[in-house]
Amino acid sequence: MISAHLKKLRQRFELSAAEEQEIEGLVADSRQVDPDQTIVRAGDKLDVSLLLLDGWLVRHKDMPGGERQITEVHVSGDFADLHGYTLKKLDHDVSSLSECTIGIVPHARLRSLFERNPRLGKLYWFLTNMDAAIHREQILSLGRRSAIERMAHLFCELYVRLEVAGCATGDRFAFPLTQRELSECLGLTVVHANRTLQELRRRQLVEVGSREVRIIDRAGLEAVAEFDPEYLYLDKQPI
Amino acid sequence: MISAHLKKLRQRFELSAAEEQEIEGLVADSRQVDPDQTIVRAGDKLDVSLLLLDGWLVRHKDMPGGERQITEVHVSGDFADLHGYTLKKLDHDVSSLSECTIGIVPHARLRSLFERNPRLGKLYWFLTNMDAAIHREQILSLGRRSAIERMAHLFCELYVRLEVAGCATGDRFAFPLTQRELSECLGLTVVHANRTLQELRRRQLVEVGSREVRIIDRAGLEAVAEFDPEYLYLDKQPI
DNA sequence: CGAAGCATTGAAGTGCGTCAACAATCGTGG
DNA sequence: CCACGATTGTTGACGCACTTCAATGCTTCG
Repeated sequence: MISAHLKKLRQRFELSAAEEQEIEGLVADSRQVDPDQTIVRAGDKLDVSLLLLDGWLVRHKDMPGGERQITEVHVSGDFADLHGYTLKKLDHDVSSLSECTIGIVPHARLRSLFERNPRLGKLYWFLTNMDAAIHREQILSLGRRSAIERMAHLFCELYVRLEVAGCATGDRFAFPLTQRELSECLGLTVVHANRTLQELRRRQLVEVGSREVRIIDRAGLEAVAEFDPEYLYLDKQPI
Repeated sequence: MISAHLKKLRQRFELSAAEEQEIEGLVADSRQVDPDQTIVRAGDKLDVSLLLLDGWLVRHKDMPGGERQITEVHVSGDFADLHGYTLKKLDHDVSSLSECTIGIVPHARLRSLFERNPRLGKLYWFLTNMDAAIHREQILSLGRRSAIERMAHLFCELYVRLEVAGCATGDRFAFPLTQRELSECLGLTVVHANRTLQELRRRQLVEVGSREVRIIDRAGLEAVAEFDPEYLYLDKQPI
């Protein structure tokens, strides 16, 4: 079940068998979570982080008026709140989109692992910095890209990340987001997200059906999005 | 000259005199940089990070079409690319807005410091996670706030951050951004940034004059922005 | 003093939001 | 297996926040 996480790491780093075992040992416990549950609330004091073993989560910030902005979508293998290891409380909520399996990683275990193996410490620091890079791309999307470019970009990014985690088969991947949630990622209204989705379909770029996405024309989609995966740091890292 | 950085740290952590000296020892060299220089380019291989001792920098991402989105504004005391310590190359450029004094911090020194003092390692990890929190607030701004709310929010944030660094006097602070650069932070056109600025002035909230900002009505400004500094982690951290 | 950048203004256009209704799908219990 | 209410998706009409284009004055600084 931790394999998605290991795949994500192996994409970027050489790991010894011993290190992989250490990493597996981080998970003290695992939990099943129903869809649409808020798992961590902004401000909660934390002494564990959540490794998403299977399913979909989002981090989101809510406005007083009730509007919500999703700051990042998480897929199997992602640490949802590794930054909580240093921040000790979050500035956002974490909620489930689908049924999820979540690995509980006590901060004490992280600390002791990083003491024994500082290389892994730096590796996990890298992961939080990669999340920040994803944030920056999101800032670029929201600040400068049109609705259709943003949406195309999101599908491009998710496809790559899911592929790395071993969760995409051919040109398809499971996709539990409703159009409301999609609009909350993209800074749009539901109505406009719906129309934008139709436009992508009309252009024969993606099909977004019942809980599934099919990329029809990947090159075309990437062209619309001006997608460049550089910010995902997919190549082997020196460290 | 490193005092702004130490102020920023002392706001959040207790530092021993020995630790402060270690931190001062990080800076191998310092450089003066003219305004409007690109100091680091996306993709450059890095083995040093830049500690902004004095002045203003931005990180920005440029689109093929030439539009630019500023992802974060940096003031005295900020590490502009500490995340480069783990990423080894950036997904964005770093450019100067004003004349700057920049401390060069070799990654080798960071590594050796963190080996000797893992607490400081975690502290700097915290700083990069704080930057990510600022990114998330920016995502919320761009996704859900109107032009005037966004602009008000930016001024609120900068005021707090400058105060912490000891760079705000009373209700004023130096402000080298042109309206174009302001618009590039906020995901607006220059024209609309200009009109929004006028609206803030008309409402008697801020005055933005020749290279200086004066906060006229801080409470009013924070109300427009719905500003809550929680995401800046201003209180003392446990670690 | 002149050129180049920066700030400001007006008029017109548009991408996306808002409101409101309806259709399709889903989950649940009877 | 059907009935139902609730959630999700879709559509149309209309409005507005922000953009675009273009012109003009205002600084700043060689």
